[in-house]
Amino acid sequence: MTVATPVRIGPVKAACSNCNLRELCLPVGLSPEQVGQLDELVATRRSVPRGETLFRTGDSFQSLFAVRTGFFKTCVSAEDGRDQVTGFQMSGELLGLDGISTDRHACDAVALEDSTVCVIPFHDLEGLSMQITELQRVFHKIMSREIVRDHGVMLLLGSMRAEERVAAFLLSLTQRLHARGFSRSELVLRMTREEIGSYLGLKLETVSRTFSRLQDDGVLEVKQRQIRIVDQNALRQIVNASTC
Amino acid sequence: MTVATPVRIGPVKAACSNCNLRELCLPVGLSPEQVGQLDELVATRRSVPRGETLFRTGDSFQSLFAVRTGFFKTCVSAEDGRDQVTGFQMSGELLGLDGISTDRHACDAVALEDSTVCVIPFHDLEGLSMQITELQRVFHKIMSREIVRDHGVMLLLGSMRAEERVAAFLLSLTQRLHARGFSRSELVLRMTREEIGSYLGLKLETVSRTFSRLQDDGVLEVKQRQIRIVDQNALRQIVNASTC
DNA sequence: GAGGGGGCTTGACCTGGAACAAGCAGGATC
DNA sequence: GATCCTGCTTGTTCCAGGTCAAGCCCCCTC
Repeated sequence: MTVATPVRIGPVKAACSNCNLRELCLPVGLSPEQVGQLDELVATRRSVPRGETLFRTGDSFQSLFAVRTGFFKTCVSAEDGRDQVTGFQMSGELLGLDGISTDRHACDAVALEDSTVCVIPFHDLEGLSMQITELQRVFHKIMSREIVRDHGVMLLLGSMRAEERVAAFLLSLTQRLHARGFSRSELVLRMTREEIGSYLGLKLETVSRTFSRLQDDGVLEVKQRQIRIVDQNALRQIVNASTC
Repeated sequence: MTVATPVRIGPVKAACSNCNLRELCLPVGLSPEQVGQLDELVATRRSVPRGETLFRTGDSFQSLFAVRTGFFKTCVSAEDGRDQVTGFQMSGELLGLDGISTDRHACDAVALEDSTVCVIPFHDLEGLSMQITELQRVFHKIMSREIVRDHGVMLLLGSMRAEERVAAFLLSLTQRLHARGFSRSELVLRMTREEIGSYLGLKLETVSRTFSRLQDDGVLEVKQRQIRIVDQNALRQIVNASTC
């Protein structure tokens, strides 16, 4: 229950106005003047080196964080130490929504590579969203989208087989990366097999075997964390295959 | 993509002010005057007979619904028809948060017994929450709580064994029922074994067998859908048992 | 109270993924 | 270039839970 104190790069002035993520992040759909108001609120950035936590379960909740650069995972843990990766976050995505409910964070957020985040004091965000209808709306949509995403993961965990889970995971990752200007067919995994396994409810060996099998079948090329999707349609078919 | 049109009992005047759920529902923590303002917004109720849907995936999203009486399940489905129960909702809980993100509902909500809901036009709720700080705060907390709950289910689906899942399910159900004045040790399941199984990522036979085993072990008494928890501590231990 | 049907239980068998184990690869450190 | 270490792959074995099948219970309808 320590307060997170990652390395800061000083209160660097953030500015949504000239951030190239403004089409993916909180400012989406706001007018230039409104984005200007956001600028005043999102005043600081924080740098989180690879492996460090941005916040931990039990930390007091003050702010949301928008990933600016880098890559995060969030995980929850049971009393007995087992833990579960609940998501991977990339640039433009918000971290910390879990903390609103009890004013304490309910998961750990860990940087999987050197990252920077914009700090969004939540109290101020609530204040500003009482003045800017569109901001309130965007924020509600973001929270709702997280709920819908979680339901999708529940579907995956509750009813898909290992190969389907891995295929769905790769498709979702590449789709999100593509929205950020990356290739639709090549990606570099930022997380270990074990983290993928935790997210997908599989053991790391199963993830590894599944990658190997998909490679043998000519669907993927896997070289460590470099993945090339050779046959995207095959991946899609695997996900939809209702062999039941 | 039909618009949901369940049986209505006419625009019955709802009133949060004298609803006995106001400590569990949206009005939690609001002053009497503020609850009065909510009354104007939450103008109608709707009756949903057992087995009918309140809304379906793809329906246009207009309103949130607060369960007044009865019991619901929500489920998402993959293209291939497989579906996954994502939650069970009882009195005082909100339905429809998934719809905010795209203005279309992203799941089906089905009444598991004859139920009534209060209709909360979302546009109006957003409007009012720009005037009442506390309402905005309560609403954000409710959405966040749903996210935290979903993460808990992901932990359950991703890393627990059948017996642990069933034990966790029963504990969570009784705890919520207890908050509504029901017994902590006796409950009547509103859902089938198959629906429980879908929620927990198990087959109905496994749910049934697990109930039987827990009964043999003296932890539960199971008589169809009547469940009595004989040894709550044993249930807790099953959930926490880190046999890994 | 006969008949039917949905939901539940139980048994027998099978299998996908877990567990365990061994070895490999690539990057960091010296 | 040797070493270590972490992460990855691959083989083997095992078992929890899935699958299939049969029968029961309870409620509903006629």
